[in-house]
Amino acid sequence: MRADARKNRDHLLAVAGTALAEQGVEVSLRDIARRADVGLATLLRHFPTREALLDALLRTSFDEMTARAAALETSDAPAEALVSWLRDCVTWTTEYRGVTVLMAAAIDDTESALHASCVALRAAGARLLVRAQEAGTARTDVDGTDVFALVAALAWLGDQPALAPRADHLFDVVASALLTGTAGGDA
Amino acid sequence: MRADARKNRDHLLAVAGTALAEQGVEVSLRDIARRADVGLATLLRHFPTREALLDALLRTSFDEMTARAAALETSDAPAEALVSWLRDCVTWTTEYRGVTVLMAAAIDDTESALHASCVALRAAGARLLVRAQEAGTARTDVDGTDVFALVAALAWLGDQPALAPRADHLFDVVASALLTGTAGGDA
DNA sequence: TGACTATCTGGATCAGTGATCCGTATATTC
DNA sequence: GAATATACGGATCACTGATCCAGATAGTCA
Repeated sequence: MRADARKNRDHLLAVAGTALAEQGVEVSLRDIARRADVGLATLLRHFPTREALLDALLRTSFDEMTARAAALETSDAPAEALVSWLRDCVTWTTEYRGVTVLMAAAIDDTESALHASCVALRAAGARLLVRAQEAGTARTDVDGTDVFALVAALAWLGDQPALAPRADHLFDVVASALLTGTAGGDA
Repeated sequence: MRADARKNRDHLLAVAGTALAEQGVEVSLRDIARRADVGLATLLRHFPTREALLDALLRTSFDEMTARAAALETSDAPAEALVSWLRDCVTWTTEYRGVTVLMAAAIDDTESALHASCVALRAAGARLLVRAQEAGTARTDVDGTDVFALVAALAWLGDQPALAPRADHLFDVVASALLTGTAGGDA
């Protein structure tokens, strides 16, 4: 890649990161290009779709979440490991308003730039789930996709201003449903 | 209202209903106007915002859900009544792809045309919840807004093609968390 | 050092969105 | 039948992302 191209690409990523944090995933691409002092065409050549841009921005973050799950696989408290990781996932997505919708779409769309990362994330969660199930501390009628869906739904809640204040509490409610031995009881 | 205006309004509503069912809540307003053989300005005069149009389309449906809750308030199995009604709510929203997002936004936005309907729906659910709590069959650390949020999240799942197949099952999982005495156990 | 070429750039343009303006057409009233 | 209040919709605006292509430039080779 030519040096000027590389420089533009890096600068675009930096600006896009700021814009994403400020305005969420639906931020105008033209705005990003403007703020980076670059033509819209240049932004779109480096990142042909919004998802490609997000993939470049979030790839590291995705990998980190997956790695964190791997590290927890050896925990001797698999249920706690699972719940803790799931909570981290929900918290993580709140930093990127709106990304949940794209993830939900990407998990089944092999064309999406985010597909591979999403599948890896689901697999990582599934492994934690299986360990908890084998320990008898997680219900056995759910699988990795179910857990992915629940996390996505809770993350979506966090994106809705009116419902976000309840997201943490509702995470606990849902988590209690995933685990066995904690009953569906009160606080 | 002038007779021709009334006719246009009714016709627009009919066309919009079809378009909504076909393409979801993000359907192009220009498309609706075209299919109704009417100018875009005419559609927008009758329904100044997309939400106003949806309100006109869904008002009856909203009222029906609220009424159904009221009817269930005298049930002698409050927990079953609550869960049954919540399931109906989720099923209902799946008919209008995307409406969940607008409802989540409208619940806290007094300017929204959908606000009143959403608040009524939440209140109706809250009454069913309280009855189940008083009977000792629902956990007491959740309130009407929590339940509204959970229903919204589950309805959102039903809108995501990749996750929709799990929506029914996950409803059961979440419902089990709301109730006491059913433990968080397996199927 | 200078020229050549492959690469990169961004203004201009296109089709799409919802919003708004305002001259024209028409239903209603007297 | 004439007057008027009302409704209509084409035209336009600002915005979105996508695409094209003439011009600018970085890297290379003589």
